[in-house]
Amino acid sequence: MERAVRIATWNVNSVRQRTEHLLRYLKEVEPDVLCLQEIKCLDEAFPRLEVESAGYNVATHGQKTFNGVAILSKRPIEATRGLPGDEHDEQSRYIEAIVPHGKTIIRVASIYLPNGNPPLTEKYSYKLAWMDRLISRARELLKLEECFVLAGDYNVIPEARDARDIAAWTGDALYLPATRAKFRELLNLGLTEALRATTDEAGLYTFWDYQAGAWQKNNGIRIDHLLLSPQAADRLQSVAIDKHMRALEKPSDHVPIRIDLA
DNA sequence: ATGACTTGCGCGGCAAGA
Repeated sequence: MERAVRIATWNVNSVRQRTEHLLRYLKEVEPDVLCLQEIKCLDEAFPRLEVESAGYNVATHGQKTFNGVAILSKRPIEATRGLPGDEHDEQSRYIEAIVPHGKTIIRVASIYLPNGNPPLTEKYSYKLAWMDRLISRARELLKLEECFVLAGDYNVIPEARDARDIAAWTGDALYLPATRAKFRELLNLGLTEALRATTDEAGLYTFWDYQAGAWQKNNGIRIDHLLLSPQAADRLQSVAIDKHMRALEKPSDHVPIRIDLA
């Protein structure tokens, strides 16, 4: 029997600012696959040598200044960049990789779904359109009947229990009814949200704002998610939020969340 | 309390984030 596969996702908020934290995380947690978001640099500026020295293969889909996603993997991977459905979209928010596992494969996507604020602007319509494209991609992948994981920063607070102070988010693009309806539409295709498959607990967060002492007050939200195909959900063993990463010096405002699959 | 912080870019303060 193969050892469990550990798949993690983390919005690093600039990989160059967070390289030491990243290397520490790889050593501590030893994920087989780590999806990164907001690397905020071009491919050539990614700290590739440091990450490769830690024993990982690297596939990036970078962008100058903003956005940018990556997939790190112990095993060699085959990556494709960009979310299908809009050839004019210039924002680097999606990368997908095929990861070998024994005689089979696991497909993993690193997702940085648009924030969408302020609502009633083209930023919000871009968010909803991007979610429609993600739904289309998920529909295509489901036809393959494979084990796959869509992991990343969804910028969606699924339910009231996923925020310490939900009243503060009622008019926000992360929690508007239309946003949550699109997220449910994705789940309703037959995907399983990993954390909610294991617990109903409130107060589990993956993001705490830098401002107003949000971390000290535990004023957080849960917006980083791993969505599993039926074949992946069958293999789900455990979910963990690596909350300790928020307590380090110069942290990202997000923490990693990870799963183990049999 | 019209606040509060961190990033990139690039060298002065603005845009973006959530």
